[in-house]
Amino acid sequence: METAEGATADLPGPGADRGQEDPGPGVADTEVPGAPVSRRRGGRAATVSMADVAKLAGVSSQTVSRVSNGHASVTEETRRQVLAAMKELGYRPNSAARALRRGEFRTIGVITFTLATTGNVRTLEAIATSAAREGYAVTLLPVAVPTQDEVRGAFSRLEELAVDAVIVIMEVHLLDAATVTLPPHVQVVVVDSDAGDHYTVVDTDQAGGTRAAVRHLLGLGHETVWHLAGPAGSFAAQRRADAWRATLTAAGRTAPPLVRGDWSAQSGHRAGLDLAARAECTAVFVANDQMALGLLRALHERGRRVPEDVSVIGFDDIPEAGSFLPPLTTVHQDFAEVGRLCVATALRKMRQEGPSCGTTLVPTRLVERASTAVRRPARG
Amino acid sequence: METAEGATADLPGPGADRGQEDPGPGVADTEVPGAPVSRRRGGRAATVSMADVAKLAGVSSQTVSRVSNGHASVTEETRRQVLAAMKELGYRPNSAARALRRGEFRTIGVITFTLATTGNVRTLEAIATSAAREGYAVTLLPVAVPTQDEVRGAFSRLEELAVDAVIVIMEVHLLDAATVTLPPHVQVVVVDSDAGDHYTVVDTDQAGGTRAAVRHLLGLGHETVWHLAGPAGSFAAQRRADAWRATLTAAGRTAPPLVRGDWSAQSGHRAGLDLAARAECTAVFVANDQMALGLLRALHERGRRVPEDVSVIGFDDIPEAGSFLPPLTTVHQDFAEVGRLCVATALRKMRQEGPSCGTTLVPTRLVERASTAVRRPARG
DNA sequence: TGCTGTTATGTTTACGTGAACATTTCGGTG
DNA sequence: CACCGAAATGTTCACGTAAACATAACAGCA
Repeated sequence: METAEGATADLPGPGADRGQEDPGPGVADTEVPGAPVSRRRGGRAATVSMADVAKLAGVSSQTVSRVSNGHASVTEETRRQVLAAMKELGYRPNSAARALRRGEFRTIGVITFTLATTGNVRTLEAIATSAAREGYAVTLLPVAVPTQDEVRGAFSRLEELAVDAVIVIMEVHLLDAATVTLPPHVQVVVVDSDAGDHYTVVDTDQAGGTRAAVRHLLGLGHETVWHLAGPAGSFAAQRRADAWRATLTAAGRTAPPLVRGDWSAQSGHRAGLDLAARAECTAVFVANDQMALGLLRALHERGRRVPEDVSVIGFDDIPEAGSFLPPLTTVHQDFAEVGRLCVATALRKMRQEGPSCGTTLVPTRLVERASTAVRRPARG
Repeated sequence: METAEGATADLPGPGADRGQEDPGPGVADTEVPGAPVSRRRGGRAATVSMADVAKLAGVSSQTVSRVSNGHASVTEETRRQVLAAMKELGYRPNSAARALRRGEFRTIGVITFTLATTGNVRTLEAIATSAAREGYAVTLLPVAVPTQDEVRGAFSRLEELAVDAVIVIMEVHLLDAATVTLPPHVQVVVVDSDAGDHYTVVDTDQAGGTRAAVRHLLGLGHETVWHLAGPAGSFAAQRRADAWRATLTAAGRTAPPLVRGDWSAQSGHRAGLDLAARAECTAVFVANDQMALGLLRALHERGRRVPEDVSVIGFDDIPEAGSFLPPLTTVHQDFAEVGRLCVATALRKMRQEGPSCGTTLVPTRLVERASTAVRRPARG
């Protein structure tokens, strides 16, 4: 299994790449068409530079640069020759030199606390996809513990990092207070925050989603709606709780005491055991789907049927939500759109086009499944 | 909400960073201590280079470089002066120039298909954390659709990318066949693959985990164990299915027909409806927890009680597994360790120390919860 | 034919860093 | 006191790219 042989880790299929035209400028294959399979030197492979390509193509390196960047005013003939030379030598632009020369890295940094919550992950994925489409790379900056020290650490790592913009997926109050400084001209976009007056913020319309959920439950005849909230530190949790209370108040109902979890299914289960004991609780709006999962189990364990005895609505619409027992009615978040907007906003800010602060909200959608029902007349 | 004012997006707290010594060399604050708050020029901010620091400190830029890199043979006195100058000017090493000069990027690329499966996400998170600890950044390369074209696309994007090594979290057969070429001297480490003879592979001990699960069920008195497998394209799924069959055979049992899902809870639900109809099915080993979730719901819907009528074991031990109905017995994967090993292996390969191929397996652990029980005598 | 304007290409240079080599300084020694 | 060697610091240069500034080639036109 362990061969001591010093072969490089190149991919197989050395000669199989004929006939496939490279899509963009500056992209070419590594393999020298006719060369034998092993041709790597002992140490690190030599880097092919524009000068090498220029020499082979019989042009100046500036012309190679022009071809590589798709500039106009290069004869079709010349361009062909240069591309051929690139391919033959396996030329690959050196991004470090490019970044040095251009003064930009074409990279976006993403600072995120945990990847344990679906929302963060989905947003990250969407950011990565959008960024790739725009020709930007995404660098991940994990923060192990959401303390200010850790956040400050991430930002100081960031200082040495090659990024043009930063997207922060995190409660920003950790950021506000942290005495962090950013490299000049690095732009920031923030998700999950109410810091719209200081930063550019992109977020799901927490309030709108919450209103839809609460109103739906009231519309089903429930006297009031209980709320299982997320942790106190989260702005998203805060916003959902505020909107829940405001919606009830606006409808002339009394808000029952707020129950708090920490986003985890376990905390949902604990809260559920508590709520199951209260016969007056017939409708619960849970701040995320994972807690709703735990809540459903607790209600089941205590013999409270969903949706006959208790209606439950979650938030997020994670892929598994439709497979819960029963399938969960929940507020769908469009994470893909959030990610897309983050990238678009960051790029706009880099081009000095967008405003330096302000909030963009992404609408939600209530997905009705089987965990909500019309309220039955009082039990027993 | 949208202010047109052209202020920069700098972080607040301009003067609050006094008295905090910078931890390493080359790190300094942005703010000029006595300067007023607004001092950014219209366009992009001027970059402070080593030469600027050198001039202020009254030394050569080479000395600044030495201080920045912690080299010896710099007087304590000189070092102090340089550090002070760095701080005053807000010097920040230019990573592009560094990369160009040093020939390495201190960056690891991670190619991954989807972030929808817990395993990939957890592995990615561990990779990012380990890499950060080693002073490496992580660049994310999402592949939208796992087709060879897409994979090839990711690799060609990679060609322009500033990475020293690549970790692939994906079934590698897509990679083997794709006629991709890598930049020279970029190292590859692969997760979820059986390509150990071509690549360096780090993976969970799928076979070991499966054996433990199947034997546990047999030990509970079940005649045989059914298997709900992952999609045909996945090596992990393949390995689990193979080990399931082998373990049954070794125990002298007959393997029932294999049922296939696609990792999703929905597919687990579909398969569960099917299995629920077969009275002889009393034990199911499910290839991941998400499908197990769907399966549990299907069994419940069809009145088959878990674990009284049917025992179920999952694979992964996702955080929610303990909150399933009933809490799921499952095979725990140590994703953190997988990620750590990926980074360690990649770095070792970059230093030409490790072998060029071979497989490293990370052991699993069976977590017993409430979805398995001793087999009851035949029903009815 | 000579002039002008446009287009294709070449030459020079700087981006910020850090290795290699050169120089200075200084305490110690014959 | 001349000299040596080590330590501290300075100078030169190249990394690969691309902007800025030449220059050459050539078509259109008076």
